[in-house]
Amino acid sequence: MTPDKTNLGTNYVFRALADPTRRAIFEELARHGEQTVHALTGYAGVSQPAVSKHLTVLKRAKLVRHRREGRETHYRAQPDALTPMVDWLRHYGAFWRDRFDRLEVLLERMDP
Amino acid sequence: MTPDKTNLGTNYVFRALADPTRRAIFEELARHGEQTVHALTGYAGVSQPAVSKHLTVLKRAKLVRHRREGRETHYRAQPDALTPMVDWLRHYGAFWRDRFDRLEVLLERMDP
DNA sequence: ACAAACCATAACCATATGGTTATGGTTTCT
DNA sequence: AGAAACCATAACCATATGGTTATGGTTTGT
Repeated sequence: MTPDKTNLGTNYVFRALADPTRRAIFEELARHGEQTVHALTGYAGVSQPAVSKHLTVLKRAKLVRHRREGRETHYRAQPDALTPMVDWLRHYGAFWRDRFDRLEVLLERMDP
Repeated sequence: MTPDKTNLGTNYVFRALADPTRRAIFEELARHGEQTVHALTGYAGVSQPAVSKHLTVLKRAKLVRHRREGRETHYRAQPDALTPMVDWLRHYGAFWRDRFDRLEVLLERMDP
């Protein structure tokens, strides 16, 4: 009846990627690899604290990991955290379901 | 340098699906087909005006279409509007890119 | 004709969100 | 040692967001 809204992990991923600045930060990390907060601040066009807060949200969704090195913190994308979103698309995007299903089968055949 | 946040279509889709109630409504429509606002209200667990507003947001993202029939409005999912999200995943989900690319190639071969 | 059902919009409210500047803690550089 | 760089958190602010109740316009049922 009333829908189940208790899937926090999935919710965190969708919410994290709903903001364009956060998406841009994730894209930058996915494309150009590990970056410091300082470097990301230069890229993102907002203040350093804003970037830090965005990174916290991405961290909560496990979309980024961080590594402290001296005074700087290096962040990198963790793209496998997108799995919940991919799964959601597979289940509810009827248009894509066939393609996904066929992908599953084909990949099974290719790597045993 | 500073990221491009002007891709409104993509942004609408991500924002629309960021809310769990909205996702639930879309899921319900995708699974069980066309529904009236009244039926969706019974399902969603929030008031009828709340459902109407959610449907407006989903409409803006082109994730649903509506059809007036007398005093009731029937909504149905428009899953191909998920394309921007699928494309985004293909580009920036490095973990998934290989699989998507292979899918493209394989589908090319299968239906000419 | 009247009442009821269906839906959208208005008006309103509390909280979440995304941004800022200020501050303080480490770490590095001179 | 002292200054500067890097980052996270605090404090604050304006707006967006998601919900509610109230209302009004159509359409349907009696």
